[in-house]
Amino acid sequence: MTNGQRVFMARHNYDEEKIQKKKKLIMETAKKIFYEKGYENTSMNEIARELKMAKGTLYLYFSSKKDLFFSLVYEGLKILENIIKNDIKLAKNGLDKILNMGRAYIKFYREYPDYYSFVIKYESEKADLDTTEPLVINSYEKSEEIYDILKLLILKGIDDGSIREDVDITKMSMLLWLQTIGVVQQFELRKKLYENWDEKFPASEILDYYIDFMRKSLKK
Amino acid sequence: MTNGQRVFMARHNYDEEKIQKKKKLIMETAKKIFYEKGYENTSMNEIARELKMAKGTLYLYFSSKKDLFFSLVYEGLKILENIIKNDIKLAKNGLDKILNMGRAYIKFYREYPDYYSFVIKYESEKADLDTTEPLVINSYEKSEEIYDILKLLILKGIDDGSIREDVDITKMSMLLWLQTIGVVQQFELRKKLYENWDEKFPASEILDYYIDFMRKSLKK
Amino acid sequence: MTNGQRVFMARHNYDEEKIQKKKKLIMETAKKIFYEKGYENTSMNEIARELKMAKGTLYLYFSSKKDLFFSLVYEGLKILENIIKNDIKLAKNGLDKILNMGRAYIKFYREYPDYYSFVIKYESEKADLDTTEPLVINSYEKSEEIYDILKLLILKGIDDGSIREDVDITKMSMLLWLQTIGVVQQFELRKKLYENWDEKFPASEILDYYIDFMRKSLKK
Amino acid sequence: MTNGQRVFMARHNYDEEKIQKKKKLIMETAKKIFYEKGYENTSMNEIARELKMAKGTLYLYFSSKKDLFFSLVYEGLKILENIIKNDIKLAKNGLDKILNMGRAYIKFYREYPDYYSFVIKYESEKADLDTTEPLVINSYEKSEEIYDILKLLILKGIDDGSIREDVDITKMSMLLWLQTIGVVQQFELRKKLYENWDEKFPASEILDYYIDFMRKSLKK
DNA sequence: TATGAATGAGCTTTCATTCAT
DNA sequence: GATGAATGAAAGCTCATTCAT
Repeated sequence: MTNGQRVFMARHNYDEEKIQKKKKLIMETAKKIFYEKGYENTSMNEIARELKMAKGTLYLYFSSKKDLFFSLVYEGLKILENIIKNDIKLAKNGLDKILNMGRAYIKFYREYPDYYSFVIKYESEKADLDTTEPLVINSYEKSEEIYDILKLLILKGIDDGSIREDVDITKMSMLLWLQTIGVVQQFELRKKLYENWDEKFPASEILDYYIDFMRKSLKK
Repeated sequence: MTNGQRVFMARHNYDEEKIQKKKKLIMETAKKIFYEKGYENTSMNEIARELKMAKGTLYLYFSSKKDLFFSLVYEGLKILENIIKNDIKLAKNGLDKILNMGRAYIKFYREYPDYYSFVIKYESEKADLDTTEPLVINSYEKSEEIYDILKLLILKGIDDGSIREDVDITKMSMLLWLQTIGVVQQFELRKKLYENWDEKFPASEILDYYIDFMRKSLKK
Repeated sequence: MTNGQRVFMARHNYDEEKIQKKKKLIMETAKKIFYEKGYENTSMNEIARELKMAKGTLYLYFSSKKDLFFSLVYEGLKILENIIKNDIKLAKNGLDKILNMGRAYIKFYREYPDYYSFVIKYESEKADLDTTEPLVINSYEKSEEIYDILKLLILKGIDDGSIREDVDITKMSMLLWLQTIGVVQQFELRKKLYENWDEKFPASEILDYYIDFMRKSLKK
Repeated sequence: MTNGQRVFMARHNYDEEKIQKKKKLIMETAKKIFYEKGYENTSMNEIARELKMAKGTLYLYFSSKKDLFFSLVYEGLKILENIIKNDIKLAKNGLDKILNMGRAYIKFYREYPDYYSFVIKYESEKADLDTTEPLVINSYEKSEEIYDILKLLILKGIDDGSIREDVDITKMSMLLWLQTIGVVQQFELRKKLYENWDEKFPASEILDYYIDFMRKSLKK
């Protein structure tokens, strides 16, 4: 490797870093506004204004409003993935690992409500999306991965005696994930309603109760 | 009653009928387009064009695009309510009644996918809505009613020995409904994905498996 | 004259009367709404609704919204004319007759604020109007008549010694009318403003002060 | 100050100037069309078409149709203010200063008929306007100022012997302004009418005659 | 790299008037 | 004479994206 090349690479990396930094900066602000006002009610103008940047600049870093939003979705998916992978490790047997997956999803919802809302929004409209877009494909793959993990964990649970044997592994792996996401999503939608009915009722305990219910339902 | 009065009333009823018929006609077409393209992507122009009517005519029957959509939501809610109330009756003990509620919701989703999508859309955005609007209030009351029914059914199930005793009635009544709606919603979102993974896999069995899983989890 | 003709005429008159009665009824309601909400903000729909009539019925009696409004303007002009003609008679000499004309206009403004507002609205937009419309022409003639009356009254006043001699009769006759209408119109526009500045100030005295000022300016 | 800062400021000023230039350009065209067709009958579409601009561009410079129109009103008010303040100075005694105020208003009407029409339109509808809007408030203050000036000038006129002593200062100050605006407004409305009656009659002399009449009425 | 002015299709809603019944 | 359903042009305004500088 010549000196020239090294310098070039260094410079390249330096620029790349700068670009990534700026993208981060934009995403940080976009995250705030998208979360506060929703995707449709957020204009590129507003994001640019908040950043004290020109509108055109946003388009240097993101090819479209969609692209900017998808980047946030992707970041959210990565965070979720990390939480899940980490929390699975913390448990020993198959049942606890599965329950930890559920807990991880709830944790994601509670600690990153903004990213959570983006992921949900994205999933809700993914059906209309062009499946040739890279981000879409990528997310599809991630989904599939989750089912494979769940399948393995159920098998492991049956094997180590923590999960009862009469479950249809394919169906259960799909159901568990569907159900967890669904429960959290519906909870988010209705929690205010519940609190209005009975102010003292700790609505948020529902999610913990869900995990507990799963445990009882799955254990041998 | 004089003849004159009878004639007047008959005429009144006839006109009212005609209006209702036309409203139905508009709603039928709107239903189709809203379902195909979604609320935001459907313009009043397009609905009018499809009906071969003038745009202004729509506003004779519905005060706004929202009003037209809400009418469909409301119709959907009524259909759902009927299915649920009817299917509860078909079962004897508490557990079966609860499971039938779940089955009823799934039936609604399968048989009226258009109305189902409107109800879901509406529920997703209800939080942002003006709670003084009559439809909103009405729907809130319906939701609350469902939880009361579920509570009673759980009690009944414990009483008649079909449901195990260690459930927190308040939490469980909320969780069951949350979970059912959530599972169906997530299933709808992901079913195409699943079918892509394994074309022979009968994705729709997941929902029946969900009911079966509930049965095993709740029974004594 | 045959019996048949008499019957026919009677019948005709009877119908004509009924028509006029209905026109009056419509105008009464239209007057109320036009005054409350202004011409532009009043829809034919609203007038019909208030009357519990069909929209189309309005068009049986008035050819257009404009026509309905013009009828009210015309009625207002007739009322104004009567007040003026009557009040002129009440005074003896030329000066007092002229001042009574001014007082009559102010009286019209105070006692018929609704008709006053229609006349003003009409005068303000008459410039844009089609001069072939009968009502427009008719009103023009009325205006011209007023100037002729004023000219005669000034001459009379000079003759009977109540008005000073150094006035240009043509110009003064125009100015007096212009000025009276203008003062009242501007007073109506600004009275609320004045009252805000000084709550105790009796703004309405301005109009009487105007008459008094004219008297001093014109008298010999 | 560093070079960098200077360049930055220069650039900033340059941009600001360009924006102001474009606003002027838009206002110039809007002025023409608003004057020709009136506020209500002018559409943003038409203004844009005349400017060979996209409709959206107008909204870059003015937040609404109202805003665009108000900018013209404001400009008119400033012109009027300047003319009045300047013309008062040109006279020596109180009476002449007051007459010059009247002459100034007439000059404004004659030389800026477009701005004059906007100011009148604005004053006519100000009553319905939201008094929290800055332009509204500003104009209210201007009105009050005029009355204070008139009061002082009347006092001065009495003091320097140019105005007779038997005037009610408060009422006269209000009346004079009311009357002047009213006379001009009514003249504008009726001048065509007058000219139709007698083609040789120099209608425009009426306004000068009005000033002359005021002089005679007020002088000692 | 950064700018931000310009675009223009698109939206919902209103309402005077007509006309078949 | 009375109805009121139907019309359809017209309005103000928004906003993702482009592109000359």
